[in-house]
Amino acid sequence: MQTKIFKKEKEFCIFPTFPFHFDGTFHKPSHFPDKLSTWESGKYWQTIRIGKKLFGLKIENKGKTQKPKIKVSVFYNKNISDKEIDNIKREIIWRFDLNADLKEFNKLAKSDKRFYPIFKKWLGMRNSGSESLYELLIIAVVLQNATVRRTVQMMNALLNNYGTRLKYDGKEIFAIWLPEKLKSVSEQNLRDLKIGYRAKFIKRLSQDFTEGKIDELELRTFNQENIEKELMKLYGVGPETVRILLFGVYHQYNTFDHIAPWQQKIYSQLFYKKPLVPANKIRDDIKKQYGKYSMLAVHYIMEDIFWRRKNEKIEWLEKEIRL
DNA sequence: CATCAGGGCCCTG
DNA sequence: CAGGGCCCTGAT
Repeated sequence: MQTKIFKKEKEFCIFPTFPFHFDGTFHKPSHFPDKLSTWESGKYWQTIRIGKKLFGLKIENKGKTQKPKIKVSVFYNKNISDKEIDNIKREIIWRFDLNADLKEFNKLAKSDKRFYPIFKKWLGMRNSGSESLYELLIIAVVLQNATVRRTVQMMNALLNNYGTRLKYDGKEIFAIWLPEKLKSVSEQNLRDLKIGYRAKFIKRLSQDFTEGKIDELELRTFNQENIEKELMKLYGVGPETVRILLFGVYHQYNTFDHIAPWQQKIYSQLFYKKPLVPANKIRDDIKKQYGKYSMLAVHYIMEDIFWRRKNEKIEWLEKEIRL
């Protein structure tokens, strides 16, 4: 593993659309624990790549719900250009959906008698995806057919071997490797990290990205159907991985068509207080109520329960998480 | 000790 | 379009 230390620093500010919820946007307690970011209330750290260059980010809350403002500190090694600063700013705005217009969604939330308290509590939260397309793809692949513990194991093994450890601002944050780094790595090398059949996926996906067979930025200009079509072409990408990518990387709020078994159990409890409701029923009910904001609405409710889990013990949830 | 399903997807028939 | 196989692990 490579270690880098960045000491130089440049700052700028971003003014998200209002209302805005900083902690809800920059910390997602439902995600498995990884070494790719750190959060404390009002502060957030992660690395970012612009082209092939790596930077360290520190993002701080400097505003209020109705008057949002965030301060970004960029840590770098030798130099940084104005263009790179611009790109970092653009990328942060995109990844954390800071320009989102959620007026319509908030209106819908207000008419929801049952869950309005939750929507109100997280008013202004965004469905952020802190990673690039390639990076989230890697994460989605290690999520496949695995429990949380195993996912963490696989991710750490990969990071320890091919990732970069970046030290800045008193933190140690990891960065996922560039796809081309795996060029000289054989499928067997990857298998030795106990990632199983996923080795083949990661090898082939990395090759496709290296060869430029898919363009993350270009896909941002496509409509949902076409983004989905392009993503489905990727080896190892099926309905669940596509859903993760459409929602996480491309901020499509209505991606509630595929429900994995573990999600089905949690949704059953959240929406029906029952152990297991048929996935089709859940899907139809949610889509009927929240329409084009189906996945976003569920995201709010899902994150809320995982935030609650930090302070209180929720028996049925502990059972379903299965470390 | 053995067996099995899991925070999916590919491939075959 | 259904179903078997895939890697590894912890649970049973």
